[in-house]
Amino acid sequence: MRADARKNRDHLLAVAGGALAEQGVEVSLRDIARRADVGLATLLRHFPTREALLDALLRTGFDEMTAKAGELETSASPEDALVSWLRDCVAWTTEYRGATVLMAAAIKDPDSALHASCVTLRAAGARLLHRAQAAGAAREDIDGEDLFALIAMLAWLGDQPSLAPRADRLFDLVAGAVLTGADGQGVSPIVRLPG
Amino acid sequence: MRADARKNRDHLLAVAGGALAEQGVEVSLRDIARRADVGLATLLRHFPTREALLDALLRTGFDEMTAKAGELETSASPEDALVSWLRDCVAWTTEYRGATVLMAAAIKDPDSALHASCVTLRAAGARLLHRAQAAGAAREDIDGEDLFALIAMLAWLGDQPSLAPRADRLFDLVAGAVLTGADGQGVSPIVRLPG
DNA sequence: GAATATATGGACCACTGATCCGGATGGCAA
DNA sequence: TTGCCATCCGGATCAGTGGTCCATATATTC
Repeated sequence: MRADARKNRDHLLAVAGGALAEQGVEVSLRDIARRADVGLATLLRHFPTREALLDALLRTGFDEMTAKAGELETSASPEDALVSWLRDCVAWTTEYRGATVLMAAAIKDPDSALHASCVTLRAAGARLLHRAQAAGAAREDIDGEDLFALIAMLAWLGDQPSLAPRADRLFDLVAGAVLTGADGQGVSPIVRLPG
Repeated sequence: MRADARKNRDHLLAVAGGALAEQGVEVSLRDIARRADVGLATLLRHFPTREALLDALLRTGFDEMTAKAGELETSASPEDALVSWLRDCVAWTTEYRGATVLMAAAIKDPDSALHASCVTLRAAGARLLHRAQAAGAAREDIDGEDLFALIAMLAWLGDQPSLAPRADRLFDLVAGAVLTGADGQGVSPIVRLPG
């Protein structure tokens, strides 16, 4: 890549990061280009789709979350590791308003720029979950996909201004339902409730 | 209202309902107008904003859900009533792809066309929750706002094609966490989990 | 310094929601 | 039935969006 192109790319990423933080994931691409003193075409050449731009912006966070899962696998109890990672994951996703729905869409679309990152993240979570299950700390009847859905759901909650105040408490409610309790006595399986 | 205006309005509602069901809440208004053989301006005069159109479309469902809550208050056990209503509520909301986020936004925005309907719905849910709590069937440490958030969260899950397959099971997981269990033995309060 | 490969951004496209206003039409009063 | 007026309609238009094209400008290489 030519030097001027590299400079433009980096500058665009910086500007886009700021714009994303303050306006959410639906920020106008033209706006980002304007703020970076660059033509829209230039932005779109470096990042052909909004997803590609987001992928570049979120990649660091994705890697951090995946790495964190790896660390926790040895540095904390299975239960603490799982809960701590879940909390961090939800908090991180919530930082980028609207990113949750893109991630949810990306994980089943192999063509999405975010696909690989999402799959990796889900796998990292699944490992923590399996470890907790093996230790009897988490219920047996959920898997990595369930966990990913729960994370997405809770992150979405934090995205909605009217619901966000409840997000922390409801995280604890849901996380508590995933764990089997400190005494390891187990929980009843998910039952098909009446109605 | 003049007869031709009424006819156009009704026709628009019918067409919009179909379009909404198959394309989700972000369907192009121009498209709806075209399919109804009507100018875009006509659609926008009858329904000045997308929200106003949705309000007209969802109003029936809102009323049904509110009415259903009233019926269940006397026709079913507190626990069954709550769970059954929750399930119906989530299922109904999921029918309109994307409506969840609009409802979440509307409940804290008094100017929204959907505001009143959302508040009424939340109140109906709160009554069912309080009844279940009084009967010892539901945990005491959540309120109507929590319940509304949970409904929105679960309905959103059903909206996401990649997560929808898990929505039913996770509904049971979450609903199970709200209930105290068939034996009425109570559940531990929501605890601030480590991490 | 010249030649070449590459990056750039303004002009353009189709689309979106929204507004305006001249003209068509329904409904009522004579 | 006729005639009038308030009401309603929808094409034209506007600013905005993401996306594409290509003549131009610039970095890099020889």
